[in-house]
Amino acid sequence: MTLRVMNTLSGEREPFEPADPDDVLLYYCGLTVSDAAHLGHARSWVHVDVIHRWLEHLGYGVRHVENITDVNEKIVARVGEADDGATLGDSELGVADRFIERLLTDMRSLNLKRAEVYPRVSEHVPEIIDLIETLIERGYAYESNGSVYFDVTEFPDYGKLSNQTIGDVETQGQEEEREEKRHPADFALWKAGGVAPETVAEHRSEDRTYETTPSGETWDSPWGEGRPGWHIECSAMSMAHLDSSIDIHMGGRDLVFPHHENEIAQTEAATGETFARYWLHADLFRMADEKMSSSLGNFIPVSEAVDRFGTNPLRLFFVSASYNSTQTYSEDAIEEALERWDRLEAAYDRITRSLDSPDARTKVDSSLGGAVEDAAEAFTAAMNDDFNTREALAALFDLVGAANRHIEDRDEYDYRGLRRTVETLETLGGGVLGFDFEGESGGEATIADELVELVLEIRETERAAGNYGRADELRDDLETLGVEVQDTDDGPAYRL
RNA sequence: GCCAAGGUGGCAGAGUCUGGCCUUACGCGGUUGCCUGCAGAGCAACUAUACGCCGGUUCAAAUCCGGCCCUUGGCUCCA
Repeated sequence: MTLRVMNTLSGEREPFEPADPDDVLLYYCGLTVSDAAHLGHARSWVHVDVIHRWLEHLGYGVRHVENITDVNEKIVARVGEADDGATLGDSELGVADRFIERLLTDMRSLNLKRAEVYPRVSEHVPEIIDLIETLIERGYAYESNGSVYFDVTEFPDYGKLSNQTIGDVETQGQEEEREEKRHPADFALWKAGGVAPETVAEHRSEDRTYETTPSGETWDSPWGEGRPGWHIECSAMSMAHLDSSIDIHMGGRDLVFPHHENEIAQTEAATGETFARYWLHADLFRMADEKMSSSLGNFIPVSEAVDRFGTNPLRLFFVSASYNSTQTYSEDAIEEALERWDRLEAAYDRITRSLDSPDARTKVDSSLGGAVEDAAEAFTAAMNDDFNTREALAALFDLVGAANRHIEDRDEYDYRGLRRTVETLETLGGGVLGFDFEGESGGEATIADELVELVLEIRETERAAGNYGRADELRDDLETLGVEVQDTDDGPAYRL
């Protein structure tokens, strides 16, 4: 069974075949660090993470690069902004540093596999300049007034990703650029001078106070002082850290045009090779009627959501819809994810406990082994079909149902079947979907655990003696302390 | 206006490429029962018989074809 992926370039699901069968080159268009990351970003990250994990599960090595855009007018706009008594940063890169720090914290809190490199634009200006020079030499770009533009009329494939023609694209970039450009659809590779004050002002907020005046970085170039254009960075960094031709290029659907279209033009014009063979786009995350977005200001920061809901339910929420369909935020949808996670986690705990039960036997005939195989097969089929995480998850729930039924119906448990159930949950649910079944309280037993167990022992004695009033008091007291007690066939269980 | 994605039961969300075995997908919610000293969890049953609208093709359509309506995204910074 082979993996098939939906390629934006062809508009079809295609068999996935990396150029090097051992190593997948994966580039993901990361964030512009002008604000805190929000749930829309988190959804994208989790899906890229699951894709990364699935490729590794299939046996591929994955070289995963994720850029950080730290040169941008919106970042400059926040220079000097008051932030908790201090300032957010007194330079463009200072502000960027501040947000990058938060970004990495957010990523860690979502249990994401780390990319190999998180390259920053500000550290790749020489590569960008080299690439622009190549484009000029090859006749695909021209200098005008100290800025450099890509000449779309020289690139016949322009529009192949977004299915447009040059005529469809009315204009790109700022109004005042138009007279510098030969064709209105031409786009900037390099912008002369510093940031324009009016674009900064546009992004400044009246709700915020600023302590210093903004300034953007500029770099020396063959065309004078200036700044790199928005699209060229990804081409340069993808080539620098991966190769001139890569397997997968990913990003949000809102990047298809113009960003990815322009990346293709720049890179393929410069190298003559196919830039990326598979373009995968994560669909957008919406708040009721419109997409969640930094610019619309309708977002929930990642850190807040992780605090409120926890990493596992949040990840479960995201994989409950496939990456290439839109997902809408609502309290009810989050509530459902919390409930589903509870079911999954409770089942995991129950199965793990049953393995230690004296009722677990090595020689018990049951259908559980078959259920494990069915689940693994269904999971694999779902993931191989363009990473259908919702169906993959359904396979795990089927398995959990089978295991619950088994424990429910039997006096003797199928030790091997249960063992394999746990392994499957850990491999597919943990390893691939990125759940952490051990939870925050996992690890060594603490003094708190020992004390809880001591109380539970006392409670068992009371129950055995028929002193239910006393037993219920103990349970209530523990509840007040935040310990949830459940009696099971295999003795009392608790969660902190 | 141009380009793209989508409209599925109370909610959420697969299935559409590769028509049928396509279904109570997996769940959430609701009702009832079993289990339990009680509670919780679990199990069982029931609940929704839905595929935007109108035509067409076919023995058979959520799935293919045509038309229409509506929503969303991109065309300006965006995951």
